[in-house]
Amino acid sequence: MNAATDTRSRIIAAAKPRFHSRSYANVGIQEICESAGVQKGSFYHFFPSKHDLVMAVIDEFADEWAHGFVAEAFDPALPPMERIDYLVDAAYFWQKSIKQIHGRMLGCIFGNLTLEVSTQDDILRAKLLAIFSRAKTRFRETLEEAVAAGTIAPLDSDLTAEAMLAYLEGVILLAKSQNDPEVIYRLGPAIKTLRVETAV
Amino acid sequence: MNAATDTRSRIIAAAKPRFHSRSYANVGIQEICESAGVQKGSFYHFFPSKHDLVMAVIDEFADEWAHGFVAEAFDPALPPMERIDYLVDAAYFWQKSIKQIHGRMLGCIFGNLTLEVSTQDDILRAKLLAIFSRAKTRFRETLEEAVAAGTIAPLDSDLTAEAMLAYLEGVILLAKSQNDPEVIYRLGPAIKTLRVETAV
DNA sequence: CTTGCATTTTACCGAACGGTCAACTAGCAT
DNA sequence: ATGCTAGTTGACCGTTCGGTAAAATGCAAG
Repeated sequence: MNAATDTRSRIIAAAKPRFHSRSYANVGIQEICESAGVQKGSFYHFFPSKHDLVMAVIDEFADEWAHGFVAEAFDPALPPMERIDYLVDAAYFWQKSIKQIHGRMLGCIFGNLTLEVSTQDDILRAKLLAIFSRAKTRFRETLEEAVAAGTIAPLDSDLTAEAMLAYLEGVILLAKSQNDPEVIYRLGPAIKTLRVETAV
Repeated sequence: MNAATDTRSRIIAAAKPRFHSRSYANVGIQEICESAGVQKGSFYHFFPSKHDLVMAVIDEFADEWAHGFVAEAFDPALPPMERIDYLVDAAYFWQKSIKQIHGRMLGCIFGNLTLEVSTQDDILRAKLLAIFSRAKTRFRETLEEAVAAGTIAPLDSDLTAEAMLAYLEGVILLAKSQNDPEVIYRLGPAIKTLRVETAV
């Protein structure tokens, strides 16, 4: 880890929790720089603009998830439908631990940013959409496997996957509005009752 | 409508579409004043702070919904489960017409604001929560009526109502991420497949 | 030893931010 | 007519915003 990459990653590390716990517009470059112990000129050496910083932050969050809870949840060794339970549980425990540390439920950074910036920045919207799209694929593959195994009745796996993702985001939104991760615990399991029939 | 209330409502009228289409932090008092043809000093005569303005804006949106689509959808003359269809349809058509006019899907102002500000302003969060809470009650009463009529099997009406609200918000979020109201059309109807069993 | 490049520092830009204030105006009740 | 008050005006506050530019520094290859 040379000095350059260290500075860059210190900036990202300072920005991550701030964008997550507040909002894109509410966090300034100056604050990030102070927290990272970096001068503003240095910041703009690594990031052409605030927009580019948040892109990098999104990438880091996405990687973190993809290699953490998501990889655990969508473990092929697990029975398909249990993977979905696992993912919902992971969301619950993650939000719960954040609340214990931070005092507040912060919700899903992708959902947060989507609602805040997607009318103002199509590049950001596309990036967030791609993340949702990948998540949907994981759900779809899981559902297809479950159908193939006879665990669940045939359904429109693509639409049902999208519905499940929507539900998960909605549950996290409601939980955030109550500042209470237990909402995820109560409502989460109903995700498996969602179903879109295959068109005839 | 005397001059005073006219100024006040012009401010709110200018603020509404801006908070809806962008975000709380991204819309400034100055811009609102210019658009409303009002001086800043006048603004602060009616609203002690930006926070108070957005509270009033939320109230207006809530009233608009309560007396518009929501009143139509939860019409006691309609069979219970059709009311839920109606509400989802209303959300779809509303977002669609916004997109036709504005070029973008703006989503649900309550969901948008919840994710943006609820970690930073507990009063705003409480207000938004109260709106969600009222919506949930409408869903719950509808479900209870459907159960009483034998239209659907018994279930935990409170939790299922909350799940349906979460799903609706999630669907609108995903639709916004795709800037495409058709997502609501495709995913919306699956709301009726959601169900939380009553605890034994 | 020098050249060249990546990085960092520092000072600065104009614009916008939310909010304040004192003076002024208009309408209405006494 | 006078006094009170709600409303309005426009100038102003300090701060922060995202972003820039130039000079200084460190370091490695030729």
